Amino acid sequence: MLSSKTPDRRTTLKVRHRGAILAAARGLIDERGGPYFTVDELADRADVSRRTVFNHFASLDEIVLTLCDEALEVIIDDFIATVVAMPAGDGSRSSMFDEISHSLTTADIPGAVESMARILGEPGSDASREQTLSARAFTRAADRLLDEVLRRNPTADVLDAELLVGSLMNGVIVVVGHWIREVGIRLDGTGRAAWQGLLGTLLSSVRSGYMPLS
Amino acid sequence: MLSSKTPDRRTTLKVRHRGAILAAARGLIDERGGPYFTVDELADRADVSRRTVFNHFASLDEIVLTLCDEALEVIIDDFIATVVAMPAGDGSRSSMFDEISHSLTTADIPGAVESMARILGEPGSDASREQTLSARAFTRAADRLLDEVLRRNPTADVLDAELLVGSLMNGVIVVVGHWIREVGIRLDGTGRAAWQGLLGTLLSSVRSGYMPLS
DNA sequence: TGCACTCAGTGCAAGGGTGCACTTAGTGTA
DNA sequence: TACACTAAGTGCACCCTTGCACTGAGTGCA
Repeated sequence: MLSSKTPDRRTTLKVRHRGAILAAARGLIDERGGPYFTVDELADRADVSRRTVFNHFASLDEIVLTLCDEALEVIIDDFIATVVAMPAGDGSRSSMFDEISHSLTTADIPGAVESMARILGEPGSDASREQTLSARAFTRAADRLLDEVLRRNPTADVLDAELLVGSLMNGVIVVVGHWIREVGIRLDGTGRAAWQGLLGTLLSSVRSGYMPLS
Repeated sequence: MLSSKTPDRRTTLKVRHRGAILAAARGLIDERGGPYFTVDELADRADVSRRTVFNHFASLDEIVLTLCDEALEVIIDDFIATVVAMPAGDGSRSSMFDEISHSLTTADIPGAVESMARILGEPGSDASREQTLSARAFTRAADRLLDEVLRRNPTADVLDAELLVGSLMNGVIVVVGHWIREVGIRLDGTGRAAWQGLLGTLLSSVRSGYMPLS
């Protein structure tokens, strides 16, 4: 079990260098409107060698994905915050649905999507890289949400939870696409109202298969 | 032969860490009035491990001496600046004497001594450590001055140069002692006048053995 | 005077950063 | 279409930092 002792300097430096690489990537992305930089530029900015970049991350895409993870962390954080304030569910499918849907409603998903859009930059001519990264980021967020749901509902059927989270997050990806095409990425009242409408549609659609047994 | 290419990151980091240790020592000395800190405190301040401190310096005393070296560097720098502006000597003893004495006269030795005093701190009850470090620092400065004198006068007799530099620098140590006892370490007009008087006495005293042959 | 403690300094092994030569993929141009 | 170039990513060896257990010196106290 992890002790609470101060990590040693090796661990501290490792975390620091990894953090410096992420901060450097964020900075370059902010300056350039997207991940338009080389490994050499990133390494320079982070004040590490280019080999070190690959010691910490498997690829440049992995770095971009990690930044997207951070953008989508709001969904996980909101779930955690939400369920803390709710009575414990009974592990049933409908109970889990209620927890997750409440969280998806209160989480600032439009804000997260806007952050991700800034990270990924203007889609290229065929946008395949951006779409691939975006999908992977949502998938990772879904995995982390699933972990939290199962932690919260240890008696739940794992397959049930996996299917539920999968269908909800896949639905989120779909309605995000609709939302962007319908109103663009707008964080004002109009944009948020449109988002809530689309999300409502998603949740109603998925809920119908999740009514409490009676 | 050394190329002019940019040093690699290994070299850069090594120099940076060594510099951080020296800067940390300077900071702690400034705050505490002398070298009154532990290796752990120095390492913390420099943001390196205590082992790393000893990778760069043989001992704490070595760090203090390096700071003293920097304080006394003014003597070497002044010699280099002085001889650049003077016609080349003929490598004779009197010519070397003129170069060195001119430099000792123009160099801010009182300032250097004051810096060293700040580095070494208030002498302890028997002051042996401070005196030892001070003497070692002057000795190292003499060695560096000798190197410059020989570089400047490649045809000079090495023993002659060594004896000359040795007697002058040993003389400087002696008159610094007198100066401190007579007026204290004062950088005002009175202190500087006293210093110039003592230095003049030293140079006249040593010069008598160095008249140009005629 | 003996003991316990602190601190400087050390040897050696482990970990992480770095250098460098390399392969591969993508791109632009003649 | 072939070639040259750039850039991402890789394997491996080297270097420097770090961890840690240790010794020895100095100090304070019972």
